[in-house]
Amino acid sequence: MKLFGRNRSYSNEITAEHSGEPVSIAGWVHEKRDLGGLFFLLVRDREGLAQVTLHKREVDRELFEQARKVPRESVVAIDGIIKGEPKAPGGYELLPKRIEVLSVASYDLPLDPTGKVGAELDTRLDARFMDLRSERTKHIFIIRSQVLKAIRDFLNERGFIEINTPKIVSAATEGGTALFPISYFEREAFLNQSPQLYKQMLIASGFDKVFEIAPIFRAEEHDTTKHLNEAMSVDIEVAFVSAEEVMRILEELIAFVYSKVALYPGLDSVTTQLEVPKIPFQRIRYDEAIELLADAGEPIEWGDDLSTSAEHKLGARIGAHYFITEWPRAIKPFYAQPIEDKETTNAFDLMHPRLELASGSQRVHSYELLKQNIESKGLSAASFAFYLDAFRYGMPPHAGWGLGVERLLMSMLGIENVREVVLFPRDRRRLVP
RNA sequence: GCCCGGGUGGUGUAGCGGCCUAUCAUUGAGCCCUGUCGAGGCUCGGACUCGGGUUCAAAUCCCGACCUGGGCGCCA
Repeated sequence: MKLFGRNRSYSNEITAEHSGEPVSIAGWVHEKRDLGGLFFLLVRDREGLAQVTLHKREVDRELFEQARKVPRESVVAIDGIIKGEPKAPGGYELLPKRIEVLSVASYDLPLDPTGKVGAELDTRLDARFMDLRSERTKHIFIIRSQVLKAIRDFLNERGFIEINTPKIVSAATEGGTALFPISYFEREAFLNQSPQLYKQMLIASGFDKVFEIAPIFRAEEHDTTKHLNEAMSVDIEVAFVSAEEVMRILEELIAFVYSKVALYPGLDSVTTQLEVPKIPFQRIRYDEAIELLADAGEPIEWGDDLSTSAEHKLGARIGAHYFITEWPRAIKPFYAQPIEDKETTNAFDLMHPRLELASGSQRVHSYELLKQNIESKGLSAASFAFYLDAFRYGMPPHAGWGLGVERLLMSMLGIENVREVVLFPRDRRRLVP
């Protein structure tokens, strides 16, 4: 096979100025248009489409028939001559010398990559490999890649150290959510719900600014457009700062990511309504939120978490990203720093008008207070010894947050279902592919 | 976990007791066509999730299973 010696060009690298030059392309047969004496083969690669044109009278009968017979979505490598042609899409076409069919596609495609006939999300997820051949889906995942890059660039630029903490953990957990049990040799273990305890332990190490981008696992049987059982979380933890400082990092990061994505050329095929949010984001205290909601006819008892419709009402009222701060102790985890003489904590949630994106807090760094907090939540301090020990030998004050990557993406791109922004989502029902 | 929808050719759909030998689009096969760009025209092929029940008659009504969409709760 000559293939590997070939100098392959992407479809967008070829222009009319190269007219007359030989070129090799490779990709998938996107569409065929048979006009009788004239035949067009549209070949798709990662960067776009190239039109291959065959004049019946001017090419070998064999080559003409080969082009006519190759099934859609087959993989081909084509050698030919570039011809500038104003009538062709992209201003050029390819007059083929040789068509190599590298892989013949079966004709009963599970979905239509040209997008002429729609498909339900479930069908698309079953055939994700093919769904990714469509413009919109492809761009969603390139944007996802760029979002992750932007986050890394941003945090690296600010002196953060990227860490990796274990995803297989023993039972001790911050509580709140259900865990997936797994078999770990002769013991039971669990998939980690978040890197929280480990990233805090790293603060005691002297790595005073850390971040992790990694999966988190939640065994909740929720079955909604906003929840996944395996999600990607961006977590940071910073020493010697307060909640306000990590909130600033968070809003700057969000604005930075939006500004990067806004520049992405393929954005239009996903959304036309991306606007870089203005910072700083509005901060409202939990008790102010409760008051606003009472006015809006959505009474919430002080001390209760906000319901979905309460989140939506507040979001509609504010109409932009905002922080809710100073949450009651009872609904925040043991590591959230209580505010002296109050029933509240220095914890915050970052909200998008449609959904919650992140939550964080000033952390408890006193060993005694932390131990007391763990016990008052009904947990056993003994099983947290590995974590608590890090607070006994010099733990600086610190703060941090966790941000859901999928929620950031869906809210940024105006996508309704979180499964759309995960290649192979894991939810209550879906374990395959 | 609770509540409400839905499963019809490969894909997306219409039909919701007899007029169904099941609609339309797209895909596929074949034919016509030398500038298509959601090409066009003609011909053909291809489907009622499964099991039980009601009825003279079931894609259509009822029950169960499986799959699935949405809302709420929980949760991030």
